[in-house]
Amino acid sequence: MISEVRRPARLSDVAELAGVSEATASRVLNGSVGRQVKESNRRRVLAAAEKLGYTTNVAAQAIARGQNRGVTLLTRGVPDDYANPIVSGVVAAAERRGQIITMISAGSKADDLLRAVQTARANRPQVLIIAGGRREGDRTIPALVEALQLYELEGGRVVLISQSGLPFDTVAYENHDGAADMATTLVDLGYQRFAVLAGFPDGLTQQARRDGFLDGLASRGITVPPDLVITSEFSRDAAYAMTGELIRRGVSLDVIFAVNDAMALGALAFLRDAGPRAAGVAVAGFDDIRALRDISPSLTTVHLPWNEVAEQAIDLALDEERTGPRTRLVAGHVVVRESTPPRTESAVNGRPAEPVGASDRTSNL
Amino acid sequence: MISEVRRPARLSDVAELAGVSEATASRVLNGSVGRQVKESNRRRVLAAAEKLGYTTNVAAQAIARGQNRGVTLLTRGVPDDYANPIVSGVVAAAERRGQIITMISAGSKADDLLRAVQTARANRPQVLIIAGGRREGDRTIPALVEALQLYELEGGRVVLISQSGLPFDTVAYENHDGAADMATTLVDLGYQRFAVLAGFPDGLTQQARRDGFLDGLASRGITVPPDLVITSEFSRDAAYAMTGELIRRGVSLDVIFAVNDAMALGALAFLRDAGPRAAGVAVAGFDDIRALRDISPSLTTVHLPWNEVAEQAIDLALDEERTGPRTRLVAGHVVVRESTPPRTESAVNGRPAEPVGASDRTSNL
DNA sequence: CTGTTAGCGCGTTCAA
DNA sequence: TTGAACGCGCTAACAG
Repeated sequence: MISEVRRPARLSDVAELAGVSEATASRVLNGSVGRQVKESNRRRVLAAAEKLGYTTNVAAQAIARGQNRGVTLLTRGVPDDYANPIVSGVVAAAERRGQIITMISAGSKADDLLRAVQTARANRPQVLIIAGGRREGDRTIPALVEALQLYELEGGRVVLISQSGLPFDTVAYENHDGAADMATTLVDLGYQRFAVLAGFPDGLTQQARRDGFLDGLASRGITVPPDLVITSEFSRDAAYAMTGELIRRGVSLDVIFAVNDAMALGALAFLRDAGPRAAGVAVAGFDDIRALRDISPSLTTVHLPWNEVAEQAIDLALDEERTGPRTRLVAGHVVVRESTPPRTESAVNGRPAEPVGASDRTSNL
Repeated sequence: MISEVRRPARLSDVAELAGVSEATASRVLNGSVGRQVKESNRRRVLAAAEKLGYTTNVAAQAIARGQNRGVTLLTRGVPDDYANPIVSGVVAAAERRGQIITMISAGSKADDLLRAVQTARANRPQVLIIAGGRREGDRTIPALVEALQLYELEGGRVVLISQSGLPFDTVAYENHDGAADMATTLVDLGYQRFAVLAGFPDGLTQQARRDGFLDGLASRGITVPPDLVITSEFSRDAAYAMTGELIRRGVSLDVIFAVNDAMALGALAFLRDAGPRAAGVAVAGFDDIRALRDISPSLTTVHLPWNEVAEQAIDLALDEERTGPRTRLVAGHVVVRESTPPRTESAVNGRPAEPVGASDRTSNL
């Protein structure tokens, strides 16, 4: 079935068939600026290319030009069960501008990111967008920064999406303040006894959200016992397990704040499965990911405008006249839904008040 | 802030600094087979590369070798709110084998796929995996097949994930039979009056599932009125709207079968929002995507082993000794959960029986 | 084990 | 408006 392997059509094949020089063929097929090719030749070249099934060899192009066009998006970790709003946002935003983006998914181990950056750099893309937070004390950060700086020195452009602090264009969002707002909002709703599912202790994003939440509570004179600020992997399943432990320990609790929605979902799932003995515990999250909009009870969370985050990133990436590292800070806001019903004085220690209803569901994003 | 643009370090720079020839440097840095380089030289080259921040220029490599290593995954449409199990599966499977895969997301318009294939082909990857179904009567299919055949002629490898029928390696799953099983399962549970949210009429996957379901019902002597086989976009929101129309029309209904889980979710959401007037309508889906495992009621659906689908695809992709197009058929199976409680005779026309409980939730994938 | 040589396919001068 | 010639960074074949 497999016939002889044939060589892909080259530019010279096209040129020959069209009866023009390679240079001319190049001008019509991949010409950068104003076409200075006679119309008749132009057509002959196009026809020849079509006939031969010619496709530009971007590798050769890249090598001749010294750089690849295009933007590469680097993600951390294998895509999980819930769509990564950053990834989908960036892809969509790029598509809106006629850009096709290439994605590379780095593993989640410490030096995987560094390796992925090398892989990406090997492709010499114009822009490298890196999505995802980093960890405190990550030994590979210096090497990473060095590699990226080298890359910029070589004419590449780096855009980071997550928290700021590195000397590159960055789109950051308000992790600390969003979480603080969530804290005061919950206090205003009548909650008094808190637990925090804090994710990994060294994740900068999680840290900021955890600290923001605790700071917000502190501003209302509330402190959370250290043993109720719980460390774990930041996944739905880990949160499910951690919530289980909390309940089994018999901790007296009004509400659990999880540093992201996936974890909040895990908490919610455990509470539901646990039935009566866990009744009356509310849950709040962070991110407002779309996949969770049909969860019942609907999730109180900090909404982040992912589309705007993505737009800003592409903006930074495609902006030609850059003079130095810029940071764009994107704000979030608390959205109160059913998972944290208002808690009246009388309801303390008892069941939660009635759900507030799904009225705000459409405001979700 | 931006200093002079510097040229990336080349192999020759490394060679010079190490005091060896380019060939030797090449052998230690990118050498394919058994290293035949003296240890001392080897170390010097490595040190020089490190010092210069050298990264292989894959473009140059590709051009010198005539082909790029690596596999490219082509997806249809911008990633949506629910993680695409094919994409995450393939990425994870590739990672397990130490392969980094490059993703390109094609737009959802008719000729976007063709354009994306050209883009991918321009990169001359070894393997091209294309995920996603095609449409009946798609005018671009012949051109697509031609482009892909050319690509294979040129030494590339194509793997399709979805339904079979095209002359390339394919991983397909049992859309028709899975849906038929679902139909008979629902009949056995006591359901009698059906509606089908069928997605686009020209989507081959949706077609197969719709027809499979109707065939399954027919085998039990049940037919569905044509106006209850509903055509729409295959999204959660479209399904939400279509379900609304169904209910407003006052159709008498036991159960809605949606050709995928996202649509089933939309149906479920409408029924929940509609309250009492829609009580007693059950819902079943197809795909068993993980993101929905915490939905309540849990969703009866046709489970597809996505990890196996992905593994098979990577298998086909990486298998050297191929002689001709092969098809791997992956089976699914019905998983009954809470969204379709058993319906006793007496319950017909009334409320559904009690949910069966969450006992099978852990069996989800 | 190592260096020399000759391309790979394309963009881009520079003349014509 | 066109073509000839050169070079991009790297690998492969061959000779040493």
